[in-house]
Amino acid sequence: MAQPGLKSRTVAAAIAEALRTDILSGALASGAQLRQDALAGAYGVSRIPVREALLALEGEGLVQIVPHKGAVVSALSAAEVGDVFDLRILLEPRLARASIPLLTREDLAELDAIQARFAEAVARQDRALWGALNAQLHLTMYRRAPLPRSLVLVAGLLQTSERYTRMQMARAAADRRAAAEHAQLVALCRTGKAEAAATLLAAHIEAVRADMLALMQAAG
Amino acid sequence: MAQPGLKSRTVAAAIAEALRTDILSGALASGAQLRQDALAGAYGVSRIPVREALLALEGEGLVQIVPHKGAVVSALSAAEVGDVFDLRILLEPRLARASIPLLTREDLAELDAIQARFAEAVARQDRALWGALNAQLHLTMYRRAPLPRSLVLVAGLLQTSERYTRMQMARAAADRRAAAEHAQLVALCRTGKAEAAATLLAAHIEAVRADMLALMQAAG
DNA sequence: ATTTTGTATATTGTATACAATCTTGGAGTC
DNA sequence: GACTCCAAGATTGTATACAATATACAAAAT
Repeated sequence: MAQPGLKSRTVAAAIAEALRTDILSGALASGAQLRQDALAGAYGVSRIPVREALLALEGEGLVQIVPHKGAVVSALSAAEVGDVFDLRILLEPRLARASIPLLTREDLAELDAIQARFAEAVARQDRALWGALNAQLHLTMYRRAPLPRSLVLVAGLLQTSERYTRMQMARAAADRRAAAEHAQLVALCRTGKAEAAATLLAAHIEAVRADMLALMQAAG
Repeated sequence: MAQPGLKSRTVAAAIAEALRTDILSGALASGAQLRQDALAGAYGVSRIPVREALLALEGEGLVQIVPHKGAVVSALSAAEVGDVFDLRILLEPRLARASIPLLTREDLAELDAIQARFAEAVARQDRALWGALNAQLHLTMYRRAPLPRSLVLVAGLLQTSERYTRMQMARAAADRRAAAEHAQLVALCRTGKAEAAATLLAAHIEAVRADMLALMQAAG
């Protein structure tokens, strides 16, 4: 998700990356106030790069900035979570169909690698890693689709999902099924069965969505 | 598109609004370099709010920022334009179905007003206004859909379209048809025929898309 | 007691100043 | 002539300082 080799080219980007990680991992909960001075102090920088990081995160929808009031980690309503998954069901199979026939040998190798690390993360119950790898796997599958805007939008949807799949992964049953489906998806990519992959994908996302909403219902 | 009653609550927001208008109207062409100092001088402010405005616009996809190199008005490839219209065809009918049954009397009155101003703009060949009103009309139709993320995404797609519909409107034939279709859409909204509106909408966007791509082919 | 109002404090927004990075042009080398 | 290298200028990135706005709490008024 973050290509800039672990140390960013700019302080603002580094702060943004750190905050993004903390929000996606849940270390910063929805509704948390993000004080510029506090963040600047914590990272040992001035408020300027902090402000720019917050601006960038607002663009990604991770925080909400109210003029003269400050930044807050954005919260999603149940309606929005449902909408996000509906959109994924609408858009991801389309990307799969457009991309899978164009995947290279290198892409397939990368998918294998991600899938392996994914399975490992599932086994170790490492939920933070799980979310990142899940998004990475999906995006790598779609990488070759000549649909640049769709890719950007789906990347955003996956990032939003990432914040919520963490709770979902509390369920041992669900994570096992997800891992199995991912393995099937990679196999279908390898054999070039784009249509079958698209169909499975829709079912896959639908299953995650159902789990998620049930869990949100239960947990409030 | 810009609720903040014409004078923004913050300098950065005002700069962003001004730049956005210039980009959407074509006053700032794709690929144009945006120098912080020059903008700061032109607006009589320091570079800080200019930087923050650019950050915001990057989040909207209107400019692209390269670290230590600066901001450039983003250009769209033919592939991306096609993708944007495909996405609109995919998403807008869905929003229409979800929203139209929930439209209030006030919403319908607003649609009438926008439609009237729209027809006027078409008659006067005012293309800058045309684009803004087109986006406003569509978004007002979808306003009541309980699909917050979809609304955000479609707003972005409409904004992108806005930059390109301006050239399309050079064609007298196309703009007349668009105006007529808009009138039909508003009528269908009033009578609550959501399904018919969704169908017409798909055809409407498809027609605009075809015109657009033909024009891009011709103009390069 | 409730509301209002004012003031002190906290927090964000912007300007100025400085540091880091990139670009440009020419001198020198092969 | 093409290339490398280096220095000066241009441009962006960040820190510090100040201004504007919002928040919290106490005093005053009804």
